[in-house]
Amino acid sequence: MSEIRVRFAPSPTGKVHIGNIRAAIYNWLYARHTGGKFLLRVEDTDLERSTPEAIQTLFDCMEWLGLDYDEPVFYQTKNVARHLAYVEKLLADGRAYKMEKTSRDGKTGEVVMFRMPKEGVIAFDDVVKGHMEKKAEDVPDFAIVRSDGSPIFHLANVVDDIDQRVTHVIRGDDHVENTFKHIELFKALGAQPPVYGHLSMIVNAQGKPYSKRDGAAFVGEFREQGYLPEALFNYLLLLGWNPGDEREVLTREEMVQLFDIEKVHVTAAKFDIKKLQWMNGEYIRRAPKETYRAELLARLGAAGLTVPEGFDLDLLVDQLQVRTKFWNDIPGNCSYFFTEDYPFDEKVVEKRLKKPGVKELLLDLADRFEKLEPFTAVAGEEMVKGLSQGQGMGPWVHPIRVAVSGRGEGIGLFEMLQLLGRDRTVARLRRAVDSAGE
RNA sequence: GGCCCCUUCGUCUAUCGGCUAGGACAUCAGGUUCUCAUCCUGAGAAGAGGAGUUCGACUCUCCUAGGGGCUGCCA
Repeated sequence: MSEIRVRFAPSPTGKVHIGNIRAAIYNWLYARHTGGKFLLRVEDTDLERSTPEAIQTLFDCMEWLGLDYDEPVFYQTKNVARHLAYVEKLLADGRAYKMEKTSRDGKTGEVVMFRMPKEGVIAFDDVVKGHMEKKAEDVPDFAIVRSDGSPIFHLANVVDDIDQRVTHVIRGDDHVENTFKHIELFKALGAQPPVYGHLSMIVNAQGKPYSKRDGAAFVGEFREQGYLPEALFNYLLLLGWNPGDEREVLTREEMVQLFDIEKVHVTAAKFDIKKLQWMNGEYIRRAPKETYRAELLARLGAAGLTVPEGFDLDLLVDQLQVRTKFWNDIPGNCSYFFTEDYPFDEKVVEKRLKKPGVKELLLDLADRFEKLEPFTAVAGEEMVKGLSQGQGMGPWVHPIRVAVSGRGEGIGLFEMLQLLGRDRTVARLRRAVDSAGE
């Protein structure tokens, strides 16, 4: 059997929809699993939308997700001469004919129509949907060249697949009906039709195709929101396929090894952002410390925050990694370590600081921390434990946390204090007294 | 309207005739704990409906209902 060749053939619009990229993921996995080739074809015939920027966006998305391709990018516009050459053949063979036609938007002119068979059945075995067949009479002739002489999708798509020697076409469910047309085109062009596999759609809670109205729908949006490409990849893969056991979080190697196009589900899958969010957190928690550390530094840098000399980054990573859901959360969750201009959550200030006795408490604690030796998380905890006399550290811990970080939650308090250091801890405790009640 | 496809917990799914229907997310309740998060334990939660085939149907067949796709000089 000859080499398996699959392709991802999007038309660049500046945004890459998750349903579309899932098709790319499945194609990529199929190629990697079978040792075949994964090709990228840019169907850039819509000159209005297929700008260099839109094409670059497509490349960026693919690179971000780690979808590498094995041959140079194939541009559909570069193959127009071939498309049209095939039309001549079809015309000569009587498989196509010219016809005066009026388009939906009122244009009238001469187009080239492809002649479908008028009897018999057209059938194919879809690797995901199973056997499909349709009476030829139910598939009408269709246009393949516009009145302006430009090739139409069906023609261009099929000719390009022939030229790229594509063996398996794995694409969206919305192309199922086209397949009956395409198979006849392949045959009329003297080529063997590829094997087809049609992927169900990703739908919203109402069961309608998932669109931007339903939330983040484009790859770029997930990236901007701090999702990990690995998490999005894994989640999208699971939306319609599973390894057959109870594993869900898979390494790329496992995916490649286990992926089976025949086990891809026929039914539409509802997009569940909650599960993606969970998976993203899962990937962040599982990430190597060095990865987290690098991301932390990058995110802080991007937020204009600098890490002072001698700051115990490892401790911060230990504490923060498990609490991070999105990369974007990082600066907000730890900015108070790197600037004195950190925000105070008014609600918790109200609850924890503006209470009778808190002022005295904070001043007392400031004095005690000033003298604490050594100034470490362990020592700090010992001290507060001693003060609480086994009654629970809550009354001490909460005001301190709010005073030094401005927030009601976050990393372990004593680790927080150690990271801040004695001077800043004491200063912040005293400063917070101003907003504390009597 | 016509043609095609689909139907297991709220969601993603396991099951390829033997099921006390399993897992994950979400939800709820506990535990750990200085908060939050993590982690651990537990709970509730499903086979669209109806016929048939069979010793036995979630699994096979048919019908009904519901949902989706397509029906362009868009891709």
